[in-house]
Amino acid sequence: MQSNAPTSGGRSGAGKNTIKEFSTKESILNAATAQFSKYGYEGASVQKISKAAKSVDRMIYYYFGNKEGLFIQVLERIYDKMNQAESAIKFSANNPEKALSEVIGFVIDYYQKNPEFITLLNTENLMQGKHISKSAHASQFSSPAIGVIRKILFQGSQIGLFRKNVKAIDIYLLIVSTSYFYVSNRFTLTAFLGKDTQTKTAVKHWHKFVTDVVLRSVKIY
Amino acid sequence: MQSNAPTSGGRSGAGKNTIKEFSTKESILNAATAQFSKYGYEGASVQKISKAAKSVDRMIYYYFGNKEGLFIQVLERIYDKMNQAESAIKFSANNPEKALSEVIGFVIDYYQKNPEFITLLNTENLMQGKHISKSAHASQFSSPAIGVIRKILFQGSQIGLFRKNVKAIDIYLLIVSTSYFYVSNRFTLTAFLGKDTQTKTAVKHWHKFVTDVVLRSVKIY
Amino acid sequence: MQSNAPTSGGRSGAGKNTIKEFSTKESILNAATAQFSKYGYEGASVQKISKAAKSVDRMIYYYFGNKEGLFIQVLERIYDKMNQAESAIKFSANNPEKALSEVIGFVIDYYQKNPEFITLLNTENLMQGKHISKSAHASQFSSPAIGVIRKILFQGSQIGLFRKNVKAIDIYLLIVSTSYFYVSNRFTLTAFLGKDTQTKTAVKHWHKFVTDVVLRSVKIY
Amino acid sequence: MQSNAPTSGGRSGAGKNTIKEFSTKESILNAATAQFSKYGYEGASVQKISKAAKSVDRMIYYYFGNKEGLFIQVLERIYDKMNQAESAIKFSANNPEKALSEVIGFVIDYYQKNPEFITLLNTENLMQGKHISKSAHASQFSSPAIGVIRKILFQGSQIGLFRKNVKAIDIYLLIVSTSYFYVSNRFTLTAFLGKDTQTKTAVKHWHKFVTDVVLRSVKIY
DNA sequence: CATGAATGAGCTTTCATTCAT
DNA sequence: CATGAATGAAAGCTCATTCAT
Repeated sequence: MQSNAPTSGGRSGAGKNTIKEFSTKESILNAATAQFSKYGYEGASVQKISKAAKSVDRMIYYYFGNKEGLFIQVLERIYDKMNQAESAIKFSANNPEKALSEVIGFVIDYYQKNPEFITLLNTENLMQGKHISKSAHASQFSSPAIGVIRKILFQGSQIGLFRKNVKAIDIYLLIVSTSYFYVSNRFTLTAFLGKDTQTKTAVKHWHKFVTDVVLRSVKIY
Repeated sequence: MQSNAPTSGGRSGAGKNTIKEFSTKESILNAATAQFSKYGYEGASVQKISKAAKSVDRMIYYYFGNKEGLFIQVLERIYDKMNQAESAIKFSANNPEKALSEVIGFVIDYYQKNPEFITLLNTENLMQGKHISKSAHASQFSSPAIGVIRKILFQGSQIGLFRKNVKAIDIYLLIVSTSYFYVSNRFTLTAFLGKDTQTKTAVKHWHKFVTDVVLRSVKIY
Repeated sequence: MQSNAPTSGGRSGAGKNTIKEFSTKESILNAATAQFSKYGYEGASVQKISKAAKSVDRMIYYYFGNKEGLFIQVLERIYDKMNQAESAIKFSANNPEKALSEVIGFVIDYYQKNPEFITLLNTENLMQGKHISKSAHASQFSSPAIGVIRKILFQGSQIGLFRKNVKAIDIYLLIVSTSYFYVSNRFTLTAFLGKDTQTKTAVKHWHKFVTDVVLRSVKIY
Repeated sequence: MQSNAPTSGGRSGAGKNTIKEFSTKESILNAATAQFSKYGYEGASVQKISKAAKSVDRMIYYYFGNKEGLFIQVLERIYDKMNQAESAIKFSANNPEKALSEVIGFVIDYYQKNPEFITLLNTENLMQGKHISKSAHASQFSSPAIGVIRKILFQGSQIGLFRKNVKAIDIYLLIVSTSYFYVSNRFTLTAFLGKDTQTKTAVKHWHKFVTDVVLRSVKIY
C-alpha cells in the first residue's frame, strides 16, 4: 500500500501500482535537473518541471518550498555526483606522468558525458552564485581532484620529474578550464570557427593537446 | 506631443530635443545588452529593456521584430566589438615571445573588462547557438586573433624559438579557454575553492600562470 | 479572502456565500456563450468574458485550457441544448401533415428565440469547422429531428398522403435552411430589401410560406 | 512615370516598374476582401491586410480612413459584383418554368463559386448590419433578381402555369436561403450529418431538390 | 501625393505561488 | 501525508491609429 510514499504517475489506489520506480521527490529532482540544464533558471518553469515529473506543481512546494529551493537541491546533487565520481576512481600510483594524464582524461570525459553539469554551473554563475552560497553544505564541495593533483605533483617532484613550486590549484584550473570551455562553448565555437568541434576526432585531438600542454607545464626539460 | 521621447534616426521635432545622445534603436540595444547579460535570455524582459532604454516595449517590435531579433542583434554587436578590438591593437613585431604574451594579455584583459561578452556567449550556448546560426553575417565572425597567432607562431619557428607543427587554433583555444573560464565561472569557483579568485593579486597570478603555460607549450627547450 | 468570488464545484468557504447560484465554470460558460455569440470568436476577448462571469481570466485557462477550449465547450453546450429541445417535444401522432407543420413551427420558433445558436454556428463555419472537429463527442450530434421527419414522411406515404421517395434529410435541410437564413441574415436582408423582416407579421408570413412550401414538396396532388 | 498612381509592390522609382498590374487601392481592396472573408472583421488585421497587399498600414488610412471604411467598401464591392452578375445574364423568355430554373441555377452556382460573398455577409450580420447602413449607396442594393422573378411569375401565371398570388420576394428568399445555407453552413453540416455535403454529387442533388421544391411551390397541379 | 516613425491600449497566455481541507 | 482550486502579476506580442513632414 505504500501510502506514505508518494509515487510518480497515477494515483496510488488500493494495492495498484505497487512497483514504484522513483519517488515523487526523486522524479521532480530528475525532471528539474533536465529542465534547468536545458533552459536555465528562468527558462525552466515550475509547471513544466512538475509535468515532466508526472506530478503537479503543488508537490514542488511541498517538497522544496519554492523554485529556488528546488534549484539549490539540483545544484547540490550534481555537485555531489561529480565529487563522488572524482573520489571513486583510482589513479596510477608511482607513475606521476601517467596519473596526471589520467586525471585529465577523467575530467574531459566527465564533462563530455555530463554536459548538464556545465549548463547548470553556467546558470548558477549567471546568477552570480546566489544559490550555492545559500546551500547548507556548500563548504564540503571542495573538489577531491585538487588533493589528488597535489599528491601527484609532489610525487613527480620527488623523483625529479616535475618542477617544484607548481601549484596544484593552478594545474587543476588549467585542466578544468580547458576541458570545461571546450564543451560549454561548443555551439558558438562551431559557429565562429566554421567547423564542428564535437566530432570524435576533434575531441580526441583536444584531449591530446591539453595533455601535452599540462605535462609541458609541469615537467622538467 | 511626447516631448520626452527621443526620436530615432531622422530629424527630431521642431527645434526641441536637438541634442540627442542616442537614437531609440541604439538605446534599446544598449539596454538589451545590459539586461540579457545580467539576467540571460529568459530572465531579461522586453518591458524592462524598453523601460531601461527610456522607450516603450512596442518600439522593440518596431525595430527588431521580436525579442529574438533583438537578442540576435545584441549578439552580433558584441561580437563585432570584440573583433574590432582584436583588429585594432598592434603586437610587437620581430619578438614572437613578447607578441604572444601581448595576445594573452589582451584576451585576459578584454574578458576581465567586458564580462557581458562572456555572459552573453554563455546564454547563447545554453540555447544551443540557435540565434547565432540565424544571424545574417555570422560567417564573418572568425576571430582575427587566430590569424595573428598564426603569424607569430610562424615567425617564432623561423628563428628556431618555437616548435614547428603547433597549430594556431589550438593555442588560440588554450588562451581563450583559460581566460574565459576564469571569469565565466568566478562565482562557483569562489564558492567551491573557498577564496576570492577575482582579487587583483589572484587575477595577476592567473595571468602570469597562463602566459607561462602557453609559452612552455610552444617554445623549444 | 476573495469573498466575492463564487467558488466552483466543491463546498464554498466557512459558511459564507452558501447560496451560490452558479459555479465559476458555469458562469464562464454562460458569459462566453453570450460574448462569442455577440462578437464572434476573435471579437470576444478572454478578459471581457471572465469579467462578465465575475471571475478572472486566469480561471478560463484553469478550466478550459485556452480560448479555443472554451469555445469548443460553448459549441458543444448549445448543440446539446438544441438536441435536447428537439428530443423533448412531442409531435402529433397519426396526423402527418399536422406533425410536419409542428416540426417546422418548432424549428422556426427555436431559431427565433435562440439567435445565439445561429451566430455561434456562423462563427464556427467562418473558422471552417475547426473546433467542432476537435470536439470529443461531435459524433453524437446528429439531429434527432431527422429521425422524427423520417417517421412522419413514412407515415404520410403509408396513408397515401405523401409522395414516396422523399428523403427526410432533404426535408430537414429545407426546413432548417429557410428558418435559419431568415434569422441569420436578418440585418442584411432588412438593409437590402428596404423593409424590416423581423416584425411579428413578417415572421408569421414567412412561417406560413415555409410551411406551405414544405407541404407542397411532399404531398401528392 | 505614373507618379500620381501608387503602384503595388516596390517604390515606383525612375522609370522602373512601369507595367503596373493593380493600383495600391485595388490591391488593398482585394487583400481586404480575402482577409475579411477568411477571418471575419475582428480576425482580419490592418497590418496583415496591408502586408498581403504588399503595401503598408498607413495606406489603408490614406485611402479608406480606417478599418471600418475599408470594410464598407469591401462590402459594397462584393455586392456590386453580385448585382452586376445578376444583371448580366439572360434568362429564357417565353418559358417561365425554364427561366425560373435558370435563376435557381444561377444563384446556387454563384454562391458555390463565390463563398467569400457568404462569409462577408455573415460577418456583417454578426455585427448587426452596422456597416451596410453606413454605406453611401446601400439603397441601390436591391437585388435585380427579384424583378426578374416577378416577371417570370407574372408570365407563368398569365399562361395558367403558375399560381397567382405568389410573391416574387418569397420565391426569391426561398431560392436564396436554400442556396446560401447549403454553402454557409457546410462545415457544421458535414460534421453533424457525418457526410460531406460539398461533393459534386451532393451539390447536384441539392440543386435538383431545390429546383423541384421551388417549382412545386409555384406551379398549378 | 505619399510615407517612415511612433504609440497607448489591448491581446492571449504563463508565471510562481497560496488557500483550504 | 497529500492535493484540487484558485490567484495576482507579468510575460511576449499585436491591435488600430496618429504624428509630422
